[in-house]
Amino acid sequence: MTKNRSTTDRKPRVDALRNRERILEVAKVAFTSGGAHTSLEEIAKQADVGIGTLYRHFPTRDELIESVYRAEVEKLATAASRFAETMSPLEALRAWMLLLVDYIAAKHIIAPALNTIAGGPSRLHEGSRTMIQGAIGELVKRAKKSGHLRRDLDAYDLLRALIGASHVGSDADWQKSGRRLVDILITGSRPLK
Amino acid sequence: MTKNRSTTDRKPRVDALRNRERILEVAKVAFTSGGAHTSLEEIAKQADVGIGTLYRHFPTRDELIESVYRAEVEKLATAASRFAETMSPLEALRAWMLLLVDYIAAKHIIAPALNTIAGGPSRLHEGSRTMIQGAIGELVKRAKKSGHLRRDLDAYDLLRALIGASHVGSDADWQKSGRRLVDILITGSRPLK
DNA sequence: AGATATGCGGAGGTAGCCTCCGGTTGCATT
DNA sequence: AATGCAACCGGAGGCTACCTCCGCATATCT
Repeated sequence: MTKNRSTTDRKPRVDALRNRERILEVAKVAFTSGGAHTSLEEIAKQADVGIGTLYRHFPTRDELIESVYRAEVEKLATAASRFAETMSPLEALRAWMLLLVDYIAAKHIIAPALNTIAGGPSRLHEGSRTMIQGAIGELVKRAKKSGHLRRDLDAYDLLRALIGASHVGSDADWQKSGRRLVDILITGSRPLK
Repeated sequence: MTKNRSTTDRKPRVDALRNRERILEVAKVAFTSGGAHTSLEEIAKQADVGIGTLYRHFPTRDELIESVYRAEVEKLATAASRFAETMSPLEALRAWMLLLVDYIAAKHIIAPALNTIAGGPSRLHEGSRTMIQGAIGELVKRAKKSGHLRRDLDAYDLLRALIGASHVGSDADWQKSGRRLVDILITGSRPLK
């Protein structure tokens, strides 16, 4: 009895895992191209899976989105600490915000996820939200402490501005717009001197 | 023959006008409380009108939203010119942005409309969009000319940041957050000196 | 009053959401 | 290898909302 055992747990069946993976894959493509509104039934069909299966794995639409983008979200979060270690406080914050813009723009992925993360209407799992909030929160806190940022700043405001702006008008050159916005936000966030 | 006449036009029937008005009234309440997702059939029912009637007056959901909020949008637009006449360029811009925040927050109305105006997924009538864009565009242009604003600023970016931030996380004190954001944006938009 | 353009409203076809459950299949045990 | 069972599959089906279409009603004009 080398395996763990509490009352009833086996390792998940391989077909279940396979299906889960396929769904995620298809969903990623679908969400990226077709927005977060794509029909779940369509996704199920493309993944060669019954609609029931999809719903078992991901009881809600949000849960599916969350899972699809979790990896990306984690990357963003870890990037924050990396930046914090290798850059000056203000630069780290700026770099992270630019990274966020790139993520939203270039890959055009993740936007719907972030959108819900920031506290949207359909309350996503706490995980991603706190992760992102933690990331920018830490950067801002650090920059404040070093005196490069006004102390009455709310990290959350920056986040909302960026995510919001990206969500609204997902036009072509949102990237340029995003970069300008980062610039403005950073400049406006410095101490009043 | 005092009346106009081209080939076939009467004045619109009074029942039609009455219905149209009732729909708008109900829709305003519904959208404000229930978000822009409220069932159109529900609105029709509450307005004591067949669903067909609703669709005849407002062929698309956007058209309904547009009509509901047109008055508010116009108020915002005219406020812009009023401010421009009575305040210094920068103050006028700030005032207008704060007004926008108030509109979105306090009345909690208009947000969904603006959201689409800013170029959202469901392309609204051009009217409101250009109206709002014109408003802030004029203010920004003026402030630039007077040297109170950096010249590489895009008015649209500000708009997107505000509208976006409001859309994301329509929590309680978005108003406070909005005001902070205005502050940051204005500060960050000043010339680099 | 009579003619007719104009508006009314709901039945009904379509699509997506989500649930439920009988049948199937991988996993552990013997 | 066979067996038992928990975990999983998948689609039928009920529901809601969307939007169209068209026969009926009625306001307006002459």
